[in-house]
Amino acid sequence: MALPGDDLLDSVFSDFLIRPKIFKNREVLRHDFVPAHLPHREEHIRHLGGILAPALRGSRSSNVFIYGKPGTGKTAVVRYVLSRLVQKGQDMGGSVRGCYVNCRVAGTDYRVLASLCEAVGISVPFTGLAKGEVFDRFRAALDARRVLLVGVFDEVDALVRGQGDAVLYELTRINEGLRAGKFSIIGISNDLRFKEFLDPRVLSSLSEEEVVFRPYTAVELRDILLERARLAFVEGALSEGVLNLCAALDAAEQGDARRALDLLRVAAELAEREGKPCVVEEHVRQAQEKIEQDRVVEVMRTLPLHSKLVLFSVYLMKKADVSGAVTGNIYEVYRELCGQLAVEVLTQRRVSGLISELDMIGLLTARVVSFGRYGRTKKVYLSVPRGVVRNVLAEDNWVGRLISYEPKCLSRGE
DNA sequence: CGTCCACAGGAATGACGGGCGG
DNA sequence: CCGCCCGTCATTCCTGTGGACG
Repeated sequence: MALPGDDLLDSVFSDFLIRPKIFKNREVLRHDFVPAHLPHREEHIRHLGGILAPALRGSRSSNVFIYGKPGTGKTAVVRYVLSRLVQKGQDMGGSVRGCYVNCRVAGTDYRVLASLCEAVGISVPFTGLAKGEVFDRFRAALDARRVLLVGVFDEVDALVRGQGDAVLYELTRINEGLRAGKFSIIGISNDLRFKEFLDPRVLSSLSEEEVVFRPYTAVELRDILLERARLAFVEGALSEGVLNLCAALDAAEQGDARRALDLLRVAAELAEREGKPCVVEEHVRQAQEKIEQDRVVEVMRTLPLHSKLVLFSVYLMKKADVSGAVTGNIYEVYRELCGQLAVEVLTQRRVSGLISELDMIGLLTARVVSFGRYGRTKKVYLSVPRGVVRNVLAEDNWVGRLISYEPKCLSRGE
């Protein structure tokens, strides 16, 4: 039985289907996709393979520390080598296993340990157990099941910053208490200065081997994009200059392959939506804007109430667009907003912290300035267009009510 | 020069909701 | 169900500080 909606959707679907096809396989542009071939990283792959190979003979492989800026292929290389290692191990009937943990995503010691437990086949609750307990279970299972585990700690700097290096230290020493199982660590960090934060003992055992990944050059990026584009797009969907532009725009920033791939994918999606048969340079430029915009909107939507209120306070201080708002004034406005909404007021210390957080995620720009005799504070600017802030905050159940509010503390003189 | 403003931002501590094992 | 530990967010208390003013 035909509902009215059916015709509607039918036309949407069929419109889509008769449009020129751009993508052959869009999966290969996602950044968790690990390609079968990683251009310009053959050396690193061979090297890492050599380091891990002893695991196939039942020996513990050396711990490795890998440095490099984001999007330089660290994660891809490690995942690639690890999966091949595990595969080979299975073929040979051994029990080599790998465990990939992104420490920033995991966030805490506990969840990292939980991931390791999962990798050796035991399950632990999301939370509730003492860390030591989880650690013991992990060690016991590792030994009992005679597993050779390679643990990859991606963005390990985030873990140490948040939690300290105690767990890392324990993990580097875990082999001392093992008879049958073996554990080795691959640490990955974006931050080259990270070493300085580490306990020297942890550092020395963790970096038995060290590998540094250099950023890709524009030429290398182009090769990478070309390789993926062959898999991702139908013949002729890319105009000549598009790849070069993506590579060049990105290389100008950081040489981050992940972002270059995103750029290409989004540009292609824009072209597809417009019903164009191929991607042109204009799409790439639009994509650049769209990526930034989407990121900002998403971050803003998921902000906790008080962070939104702080952001909103800065938004309401219109004249601050040029001269910058100051912590004390922001706090005044913020308090007034809390009053209007009848929500509890956080302390200035906390609000100061929230401002810094908003600065870190790029919604505000804050820098400390000194007015000498008149104190020292942070000058704060919106780093997002006012319209975007307005639109997103207006959606909020609480903040939205005050979207056109005029704070009293702003109208009575300076 | 020293003073002293208006905060920055570190450290310790606490309240709270969730989840254990016994 | 209890006592305990967890992570998160917030408060309290604190010491530190760039530079205009006197």
